[in-house]
Amino acid sequence: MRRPTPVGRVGRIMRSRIRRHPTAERARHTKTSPGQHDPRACYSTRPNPTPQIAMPELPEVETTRRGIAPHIEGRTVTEVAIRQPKLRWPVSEPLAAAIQGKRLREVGRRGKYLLLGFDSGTALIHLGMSGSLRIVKPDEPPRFHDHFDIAFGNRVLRYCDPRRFGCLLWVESDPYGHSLLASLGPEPLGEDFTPEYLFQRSRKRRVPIKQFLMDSKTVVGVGNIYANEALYMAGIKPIRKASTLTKRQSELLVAQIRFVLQRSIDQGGTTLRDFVGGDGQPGYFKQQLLVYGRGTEPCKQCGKALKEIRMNNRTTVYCTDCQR
DNA sequence: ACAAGCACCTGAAAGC
DNA sequence: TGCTTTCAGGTGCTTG
Repeated sequence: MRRPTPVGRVGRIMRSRIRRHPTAERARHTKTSPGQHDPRACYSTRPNPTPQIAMPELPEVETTRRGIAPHIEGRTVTEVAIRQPKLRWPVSEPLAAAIQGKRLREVGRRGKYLLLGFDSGTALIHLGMSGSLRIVKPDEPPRFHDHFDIAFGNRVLRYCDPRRFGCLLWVESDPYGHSLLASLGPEPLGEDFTPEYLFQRSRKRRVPIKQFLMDSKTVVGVGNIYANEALYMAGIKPIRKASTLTKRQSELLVAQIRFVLQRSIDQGGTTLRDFVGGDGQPGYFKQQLLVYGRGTEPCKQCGKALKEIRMNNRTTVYCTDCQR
C-alpha cells in the first residue's frame, strides 16, 4: 500500500518542519554542489560487506560499552574524523575541537545513550536503529557507512550506521541535565525499577501495556523485541490497557524484564572480542527468542499458533492462550 | 497530562 | 530479470 502523502495545510506544515534538536547546535548543511568537497569521497568504495543490521537495544548498548571501554578509557584523543555529520541531528560542530587532546575519563551509559565522559564535557552517542561501534587500527580504511572516528593513538573508535538514526552530540554541562536524558525513566536493572513503581505509574494510563513499557519515560531500554519477550514470559497480553495491570502482574513483569535484559547482557559478554577488528556487532540475534520474529509459529508453551499484529506501527507477537 | 502520528534513513524483501 | 514499492524500527517532536 502506498504511504499516504501529506496534503493540504497539515501537509505543508509537516513538510516545512525543520529537523533539529532544540539544544543541539543548529549546524547547517548545505547541499554539496559539483566541484565542492563531497564528504562521501572519504569512504572507501561501496563494495564492502554490508554491515549486519542488528537493532541495538539496551543489552547491545551495554555490551558495546563494555567492549569499547577497556580500549579507550584513560587515553587521549589524537584525532577526530567526521565523514558524515548528518545523523539524526547534525553532529555537534564544536565536538572535534573540544575533545582533541583531551583524556577520556570513562564510558558510561544512561538508557541506550553512551556517555563518553571527558574532563570537561561529554559526548553523547546513540546507536539509533542500526548503529554500531568498534575498535579498529588507524590504517583500516573506512567502509561506506562508517560515519565518524575518534582516534586514541593506535586505537580508533569507529561508528557505523547505515540508517543514520543515531547521534553524536557534545554536552559541556551536566549530561544528565540534558533534555535528552533529563526525562528518562529508571534503569530497568536498577533498584528504582520496582513493581510498586510500575504499578503506580500505570494507574491512569490507557495506552496498551506494551506501548507503555516501550515509553522511555516509564523505563529505559525496553524496545520492541524485549517488550514482546517480557510480556510473553509474564503471561500478559500486550494489547491490554496499562491501567489494568494488577500488583501481582507488575511483580511478574518487572522480574521478566530484568531477566530477559540481564540474560542478553550475559550472553553478549561472550562476543566482546568482536569489537576489536571485527564487525562490532554483538551476536544477540543468534539468541533464542520465544515470540519475536516467530510470526504465527506454534507457542512454545501450549503449541497454539502465535498471533502477529501491528500495534502502534510495531510488530507485536503474542499467544492468545498463554497471555491474558 | 495524555495520546496519536509523523519524521528521520536505507537495506532487504516483496510486488509487479 | 530488473525496476518500484513497502517494510522495519527508536524515539523526539508536533498536534489533537
